[in-house]
Amino acid sequence: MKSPAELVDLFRSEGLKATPQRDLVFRLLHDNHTHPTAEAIYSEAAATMPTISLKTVYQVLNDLREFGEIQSLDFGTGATRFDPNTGDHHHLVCTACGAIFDVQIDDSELALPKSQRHGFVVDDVEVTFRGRCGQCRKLSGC
Amino acid sequence: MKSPAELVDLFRSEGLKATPQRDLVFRLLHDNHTHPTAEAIYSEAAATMPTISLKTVYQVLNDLREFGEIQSLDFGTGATRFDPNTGDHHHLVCTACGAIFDVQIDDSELALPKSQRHGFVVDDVEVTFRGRCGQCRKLSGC
DNA sequence: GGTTAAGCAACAATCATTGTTGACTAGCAA
DNA sequence: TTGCTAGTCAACAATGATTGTTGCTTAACC
Repeated sequence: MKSPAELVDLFRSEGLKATPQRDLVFRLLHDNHTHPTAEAIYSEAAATMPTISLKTVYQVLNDLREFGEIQSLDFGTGATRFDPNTGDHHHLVCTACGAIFDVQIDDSELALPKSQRHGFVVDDVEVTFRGRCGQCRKLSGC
Repeated sequence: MKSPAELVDLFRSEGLKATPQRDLVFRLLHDNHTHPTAEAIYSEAAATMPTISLKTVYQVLNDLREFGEIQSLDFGTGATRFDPNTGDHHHLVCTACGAIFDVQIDDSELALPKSQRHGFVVDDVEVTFRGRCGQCRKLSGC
């Protein structure tokens, strides 16, 4: 994801305005590795700008996604997660608490053999590792 | 997934009753490779048993999942998909129409290096290939 | 500074899924 | 068969994430 300042320029160049709400969401996402939900961003935002609405947060997130500055992820944990890391990486998900970590793996061998492509043009591969994090294992005693 | 007859026995042995609704859902799932949603199962079921409710279909699907007879999948396409194939396989998803195919790939090289495990015990790896199926490419002309 | 497209918050709506309830039924025992 | 009882089911309402609508307000360009 670009820096908050660059995002302001990007939005302006796309004919969108630089509002304090947008800028706040930009700053909350920058260097954020927690894979937050829209609700989580909203809570943080509301702490410094009590009048911001959840709807506005969703709008900004959707705009950023359309510009390719963030990606949205669905791990079946209820809510969509947003990730400012748009580089080539995969994810490790805790099935107990929902915590998510980025992981780098060598996916160069991960091509789908032509015999299994069912006529598709494949343009993306996602690898999701699922397990239980140290904290959750400790809590449940296994 | 076991055969409908075996599932009737399984449910009985778990203290659950063999009802016509359950049996119908068992039969609709057997050998079903379409990765249907709960709604899709419900539509098919209602065609032969108009009084069945969507809630009941959800209940049967959740029971089957708890017994490990089916797995539920979330590809971020809105609704949960159900898959009677519980063997080791992965998925190919059309980003346009949502069609899903099973694929077999060699995932023996797909271990997460210890340095990236973040204290997790990893017990599952999911690989999702995304692309556009032949039909959707034809429709959109690319 | 005036104009105007765009943003924003408040509210209502939607969709997938789950909780609640009370009538009904399968399965067992006599 | 008949009666008993735990468990099932359909109808209805509720939930939680997300999106649509509206009308006041404001940023950006002139």
